[in-house]
Amino acid sequence: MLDLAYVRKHFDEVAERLGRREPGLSVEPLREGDARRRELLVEVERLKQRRNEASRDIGRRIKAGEDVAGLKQEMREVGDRIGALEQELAEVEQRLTQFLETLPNLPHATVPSGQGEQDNRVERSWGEPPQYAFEPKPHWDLGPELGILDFERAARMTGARFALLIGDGARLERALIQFMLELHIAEHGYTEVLPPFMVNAGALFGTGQLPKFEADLFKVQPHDYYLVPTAEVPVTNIHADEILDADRLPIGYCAYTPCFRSEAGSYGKDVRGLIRQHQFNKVELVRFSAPESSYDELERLTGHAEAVLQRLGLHYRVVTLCTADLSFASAKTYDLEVWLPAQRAYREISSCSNFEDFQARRAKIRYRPEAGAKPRMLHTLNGSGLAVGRTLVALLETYQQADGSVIVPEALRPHLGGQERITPR
RNA sequence: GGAGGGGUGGGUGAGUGGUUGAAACCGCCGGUCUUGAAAACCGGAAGGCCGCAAGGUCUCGCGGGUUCGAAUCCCGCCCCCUCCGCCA
Repeated sequence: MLDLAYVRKHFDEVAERLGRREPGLSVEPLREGDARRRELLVEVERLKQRRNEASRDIGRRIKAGEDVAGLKQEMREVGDRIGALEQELAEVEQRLTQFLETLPNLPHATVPSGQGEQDNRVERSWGEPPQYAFEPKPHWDLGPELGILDFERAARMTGARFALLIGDGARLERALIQFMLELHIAEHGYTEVLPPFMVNAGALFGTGQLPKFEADLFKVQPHDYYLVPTAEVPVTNIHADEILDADRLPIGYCAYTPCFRSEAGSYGKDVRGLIRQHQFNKVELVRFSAPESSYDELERLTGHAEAVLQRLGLHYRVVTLCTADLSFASAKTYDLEVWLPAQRAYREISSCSNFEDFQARRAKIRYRPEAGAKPRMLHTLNGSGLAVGRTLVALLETYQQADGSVIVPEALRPHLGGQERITPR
């Protein structure tokens, strides 16, 4: 959520920056609503002051044995007036915040303007696309042929966009999770957390999924809980409603969770394979930072995610998302795109974002710059480190051999009991 | 699911419908003392909103009600604890 006080002071700048994301997005309702709100507030508070003073006076007079009937009657009338004004104030405030909550974050100055994927800016790449003396197979053929991946049985027990991993497939997925977590806690300084896989509406509001994107979520009835669409939600909310001491920052948490997404509106897109599932595993990195250093933290976080791909020897590139591709709450996002040999394409495998104080304001996450100072909103960041299912896809396709087997990259072998190769069973 | 108890400031914990935004203690910050520290003593310190400021206003789990006035009374909801039932 944007800071209303900031919008008020920098109205044209805010309009211009929002316009970079969504041409024609008007912030005019804020100007009117804000002015009316302050008008009403001043009047209500003036009347309340009067009533508070009179009430104290009534107490004193009663003790002194004086008659207060007239004053009481007068205050009853003031009370009615306050009630009427407060009702209007509540309506104005509701309209104001409801509108404010629908506005996306302001893009950072370094975010390129654009209309879509084609306008994302490639920053760098690592490694080279591997070459094959044979036609590389897509993972949706490789996996079933190896007997480690089964879409048909998953569809039978659940439905479309679910997968069943078997044998070395299940073990490989688990090894990847273990490998990623160990890397982040042992070498990158993260604290591991294992959060609930369901959250309430308040947590989802805090990170920005609600109220606008309810259709993307799985709701658990009759409890009004939601399955987590990403660990970002529970982990960012760890410090909701808290005021942290500055010397605790930056804080880094990493978490493994399954993620659940309804993928409403993505019909016909990526229907084959593991790329787009209703349930997938992810290791998530979340950082809490002082505002001054959050863009340094974004570079650091992105590097932590990149390290996973480098250790696994997977070719990838880093792109800065343009304004059109930026998610609702993000001020700046780097996507890591891994190379998928069979599809001859780069596919997103990690998304690293700085939300600045957008989520912090919604979730009320603050810090105290120094002892005795006023609390300030801190900055939140997160990034996948990495999407596990997509990593499995990249491994299978990248390390496939002519005989249909798949070599296990060296970094992963300790987590697979030393196994070097996956062969058909 | 049933029965009972409870939610007050960073923590523990008082609080009679009327200068109680809130005692006390612990912790924290500043000062005095000290070579330095500890101890002792003195002082300071909740958060939001409106305002240049002075100041005002709101907040004692959340929402509503009674009243001139609610942390205190009433109603609903949420959460925590104990016991019973069920269960990994």
